[in-house]
Amino acid sequence: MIEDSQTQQLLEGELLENVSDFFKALGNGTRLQIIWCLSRGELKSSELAAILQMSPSAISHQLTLLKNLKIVSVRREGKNQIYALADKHISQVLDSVVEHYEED
Amino acid sequence: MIEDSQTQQLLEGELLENVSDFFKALGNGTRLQIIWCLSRGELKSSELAAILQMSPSAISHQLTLLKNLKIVSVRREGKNQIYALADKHISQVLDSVVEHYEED
DNA sequence: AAAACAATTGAGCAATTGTTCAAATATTTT
DNA sequence: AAAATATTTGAACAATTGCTCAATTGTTTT
Repeated sequence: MIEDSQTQQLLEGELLENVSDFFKALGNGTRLQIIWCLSRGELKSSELAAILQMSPSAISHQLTLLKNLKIVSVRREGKNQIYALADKHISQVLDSVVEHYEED
Repeated sequence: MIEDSQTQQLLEGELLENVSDFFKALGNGTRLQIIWCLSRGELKSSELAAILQMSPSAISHQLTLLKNLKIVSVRREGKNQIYALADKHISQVLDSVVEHYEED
């Protein structure tokens, strides 16, 4: 099977999509703050809304998006939905970028 | 000066903006491919257009954006503009995310 | 200095995104 | 079982994004 010459130097198909979705998730102030907060421990949906001072609905929409990308996981505890980062790699990457820009 | 209680758990001001701009830059297929290519070595604007199979104009717009964010640097060589990653931290972060999703 | 080549610029436009608002669902409390 | 609490859902809409197209700028070649 012959591949065109570009193919080897580009990110392909599913890998491209996974990687760009990952960065897209972190490339928005609201979602970045959500992930930043969750990297310090799990939180209820309402706690995130309070910390970010945004409506529960806005936060919930973003959490749904992050859940679909498997960046966060949820579990229910009574009336509350408790969110956590799905995987420690996420906060490693975030920390390394934050540190890079923190140089003061 | 009294800070409100949220402040410590959130990313603030310029740091928030720098970090989310960084991730935003990588959170788009075209820019991600550009950065991926440049992580393997510097390239002319026209070479990037050829590799990505996109118009020189589209590529140039994205390069300008990346240049403004100081993610790439440019130098002129005759008729050509030669682009490179501004800093090796960028490809370190990208590589670590690509590796994470490459598990096959 | 005219033509050719490499790349950028800005306006315009369709697609995508991020929020709000009202309504719905799920769980617990009374 | 009704009310209260926690959260989600979907439609709507403004704002932002990413591209195209035509025109422009900068550099080299003839």
